[in-house]
Amino acid sequence: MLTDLQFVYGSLLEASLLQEINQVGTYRQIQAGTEIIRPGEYIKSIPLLISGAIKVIREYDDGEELLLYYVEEGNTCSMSMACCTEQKRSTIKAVAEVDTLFIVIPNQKIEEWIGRYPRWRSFIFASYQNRLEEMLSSLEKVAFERLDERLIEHLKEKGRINGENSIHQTHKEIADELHSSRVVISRLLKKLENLGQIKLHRNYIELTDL
Amino acid sequence: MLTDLQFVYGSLLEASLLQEINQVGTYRQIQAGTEIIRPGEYIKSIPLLISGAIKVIREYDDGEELLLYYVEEGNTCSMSMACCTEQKRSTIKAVAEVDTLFIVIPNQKIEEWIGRYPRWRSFIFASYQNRLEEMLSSLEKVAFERLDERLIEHLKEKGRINGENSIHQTHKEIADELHSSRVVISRLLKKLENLGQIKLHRNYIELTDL
DNA sequence: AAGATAGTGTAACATAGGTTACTAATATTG
DNA sequence: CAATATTAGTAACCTATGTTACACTATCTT
Repeated sequence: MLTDLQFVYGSLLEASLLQEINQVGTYRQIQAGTEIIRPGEYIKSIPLLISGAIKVIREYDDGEELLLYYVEEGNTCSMSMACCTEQKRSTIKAVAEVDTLFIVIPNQKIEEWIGRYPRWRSFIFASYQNRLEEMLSSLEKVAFERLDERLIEHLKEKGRINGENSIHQTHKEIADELHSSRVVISRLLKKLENLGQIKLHRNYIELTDL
Repeated sequence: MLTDLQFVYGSLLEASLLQEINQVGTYRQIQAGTEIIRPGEYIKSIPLLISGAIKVIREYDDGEELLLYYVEEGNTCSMSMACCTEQKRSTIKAVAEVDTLFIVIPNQKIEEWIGRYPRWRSFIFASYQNRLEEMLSSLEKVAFERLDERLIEHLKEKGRINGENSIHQTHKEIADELHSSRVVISRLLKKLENLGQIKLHRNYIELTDL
């Protein structure tokens, strides 16, 4: 664990802090698709990502959902931090997008370290700022971009995170993440296929020229 | 200034910190409509709101804009904090929505106090969390609500912030904040008037039954 | 007062995207 | 293997919202 920590967080955090993380943190290795946080749960820890990616989404009663952001290597999730420090129930769902490795930090340490380690403090602040910026970027996408553009970005982003040039999702699943409907997504995907940018298959999509 | 500080922040922050704020802070009183921050500027301080409200919006080259959130009494603007600590140029515009009173804190104090005053630390964190939640709520509105619902909320919110049951904005200005077009807003407003919920006048709108 | 400008009302039309309904292909299960 | 469920393709239609164009009025300027 320490080696991983040093590799990913060595340039970011104090060496002595890494030691301490090594002592109090728990290593967790989870498979793609595993739910890490469900809405309504109390969150008592935050994750430090070593590798992989966690997808953070909002879910609603009517089954609707909204993709908020991805947490990747070298980052943590400030939404869960918010919940931690305020002892509130989670309003979000977090799912491993790919096989993911992270270290869990119990919440009483978070505050303690902020007082003791300047670099931890900067890290936590930077993380809040990153989230704010990502939320802003999501907001702009939803507000200004048309669905076809958002779809293309979705495909690229999924491909990037999965490190492949294909997407293993059904049209229905894509529609849910972009909170659109299956028929509309099928229609737009077919258009992209006709333009030669992708190739459609059952359960997966090849990105041939995106 | 100290009296105001104690009144608004007395229950939130340490008494000794209030003293210190009183020494290093600058009192600023500005009129409704004044621009406080323009995109591209460097931000070297953060505001602590005493009274009034500051509207924070994003502006784009094509003249489009997007309302992000309001900063009100007892709050600060974490977007500017983000800019402060990272020495980046502002990507947002801040305008006084009504006559506003606030205290300006120079940025080197922000970090210093985080180390020294636990309650300041909590305040700063809470403020980040508030912004995240407000951004989330904006995102949900843009993503899920129809324009007529968003328009009604806009009218109510403006009315609340201005402490009146009328809105002093032209249809064009409303359209810009909701990034819609004047014609569409006029149409929807007329519908609301026909429902007896508002009364339209030149340059202002009465909220009769909203 | 004449003209210019800004704010509003309204009609006609365009389009992105949502909805419903049906078909066909593929996968899963008993 | 038959039956069923999942996934995808496509057509027809609807609606919210955007666009263009023009008329009318209130306000400001000179």
